Amino acid sequence: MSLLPLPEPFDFELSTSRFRVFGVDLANRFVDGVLHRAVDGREVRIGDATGGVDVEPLDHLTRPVVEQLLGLPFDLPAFYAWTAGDPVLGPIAERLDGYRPPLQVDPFEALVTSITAQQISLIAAVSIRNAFIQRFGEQVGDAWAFPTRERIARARPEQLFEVGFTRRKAEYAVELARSDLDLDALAEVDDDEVRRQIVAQHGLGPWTAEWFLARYLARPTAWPAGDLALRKAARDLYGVDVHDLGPRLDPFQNLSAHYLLTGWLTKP
DNA sequence: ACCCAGGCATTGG
DNA sequence: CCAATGCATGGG
Repeated sequence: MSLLPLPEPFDFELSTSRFRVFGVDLANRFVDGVLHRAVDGREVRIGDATGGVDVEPLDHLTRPVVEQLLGLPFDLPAFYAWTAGDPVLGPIAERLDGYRPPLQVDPFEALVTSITAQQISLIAAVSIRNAFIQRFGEQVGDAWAFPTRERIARARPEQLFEVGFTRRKAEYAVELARSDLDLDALAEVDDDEVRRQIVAQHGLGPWTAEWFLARYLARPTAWPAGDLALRKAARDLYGVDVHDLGPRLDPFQNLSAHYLLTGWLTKP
């Protein structure tokens, strides 16, 4: 047992629910309450434990990945102090106490996952993503390593179409893999520069750029105003347009978006 | 058999 | 500058 301590509060079930609610996710696979994920060719298993999580194996390679997967970069106490004064987010934050939104671990995976999720339901998107993973990824224990950029650069768009991508999306993913965009460099530049570089790519628009800022880079004020579910949540919970709500949630737009979406999805 | 679902590019006014 | 259109899959 290798305990990775996590700051309280932390709710394992809640924080990992995203990996289950839209169907089986082969890249973040749950087996008997334990999350399985491929990290650099090895399988990592993450289970609930008192005072943190049980991580096997736990070393300098797996630790940062797990910290990202479990949303550690987010400052929950500061967020909760701020939501306490909000009539909508206050009660939601209390109900979702200990919810750390999972962060994406790899930039190429984040972008291709967004491409698969454009326009269609997340359940349909996960189904296509799983077929893609099985076709181009590697099985590692109970989990699957997401297809690498190098592998997709060698693929033909027609092969992605065969696993359920639209012909357009198949082009976008292969084009992205073959592009000269330096994905690691995006972590070093400011939000607007990230938006500019992502939107410049064929098939990647404002929605994809904003979720990349929010779910991969954990930028605090990322606000995916174009997101259909977030628009409905804003309208339903606040009675306002999502574009008017954004500034009101500054500087916690990112966490607010996650809490509004999860709060709305699991509305009692 | 429809219609919609956590977009985006393309085309045509 | 804005409106209309096509897209693959899964669930209602």
